[in-house]
Amino acid sequence: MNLPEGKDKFLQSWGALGSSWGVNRTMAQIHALLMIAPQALSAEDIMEELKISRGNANMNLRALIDWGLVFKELKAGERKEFFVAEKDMWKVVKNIIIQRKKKELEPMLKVLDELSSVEGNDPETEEFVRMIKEIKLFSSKADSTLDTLVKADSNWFVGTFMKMIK
Amino acid sequence: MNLPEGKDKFLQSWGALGSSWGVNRTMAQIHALLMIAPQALSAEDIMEELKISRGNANMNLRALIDWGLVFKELKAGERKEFFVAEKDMWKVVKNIIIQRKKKELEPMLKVLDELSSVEGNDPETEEFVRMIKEIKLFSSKADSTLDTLVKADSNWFVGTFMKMIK
DNA sequence: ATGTACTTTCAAGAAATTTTGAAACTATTG
DNA sequence: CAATAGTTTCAAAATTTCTTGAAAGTACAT
Repeated sequence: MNLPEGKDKFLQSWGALGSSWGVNRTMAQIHALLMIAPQALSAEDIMEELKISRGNANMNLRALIDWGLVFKELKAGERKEFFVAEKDMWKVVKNIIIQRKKKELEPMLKVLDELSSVEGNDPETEEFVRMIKEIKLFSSKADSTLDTLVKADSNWFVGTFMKMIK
Repeated sequence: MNLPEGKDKFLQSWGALGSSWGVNRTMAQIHALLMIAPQALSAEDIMEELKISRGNANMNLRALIDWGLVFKELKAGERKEFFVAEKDMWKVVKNIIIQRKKKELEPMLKVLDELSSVEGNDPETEEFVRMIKEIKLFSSKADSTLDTLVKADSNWFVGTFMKMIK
């Protein structure tokens, strides 16, 4: 397989993967493109490679920067901005965990807390509260496990953890 | 808070959570509804509680059954089918991991394998292959970690693992 | 074998999400 | 300060995804 084919296949697959993870196709593709780029790319370069509009490129780049997956790079003497991706896969995943934990898991824990105070002694209420508590317990555990995971470093993840759980 | 309010809030939140995980709102809500139900519900019950059409209920129930998150239950003497959810949170998460691993991670590993055979000695190709290999290495590790996690039992997860990583 | 109770399918419509592109904005240069 | 180079915004258009509902299908009961 040659480079243009391979690149295209990678951009397609990464984009599709994004879709099933609630990340829009273009955002995933911009990220993919920057990950395999040997140097920083300009908005222009990205628009051209992915055949997307300026607005689209700009919005998704901004979102990627928010997630800590892409950084702006200013080149001396150049007026325009360039972009580079975080290329350390462990950091990429860590940032995603941090963001999603904050935006999804934590608010859910808050809701579950409120819900466990529902009152009543009919079977429906009892089952409701029982289940909410089970979900809450599980979620809190997931939450602290993720905290630990995020604090841990890559070596630990790929080394110790793997051996330990074998 | 009373039960109808609490229930509604739970259905809404769980539905919203689903959306950010590539699961459609209705599927997540049916799942939520069944998780908190003290007994099995019929398609009819579900349509009514969630105000959705028969077709929608049917399709999403089928998908939930595929994922192993919901089961059909036949009541003696009743012609219609009833549905119950898997209520053990650990099993719920395990099934989701199994399915997504199969549908997303494994195909991606295959693609990455093909891509690492791209040939060329310009910097672009070199960076491409380097990055693909890094992603592949990381993904394989994630893959086997998930395998182990899935084999492990709930007690292990909530007990040993938590203490160990503290 | 006909009627009845229920489930499944799927094309068309509705809704949600994504993308575009042009105008507004900002910063730099001469 | 006017021109230039670039970035940002956002309403409208395009696309994708989800939902509906009615027709077809299935299977049980009489």
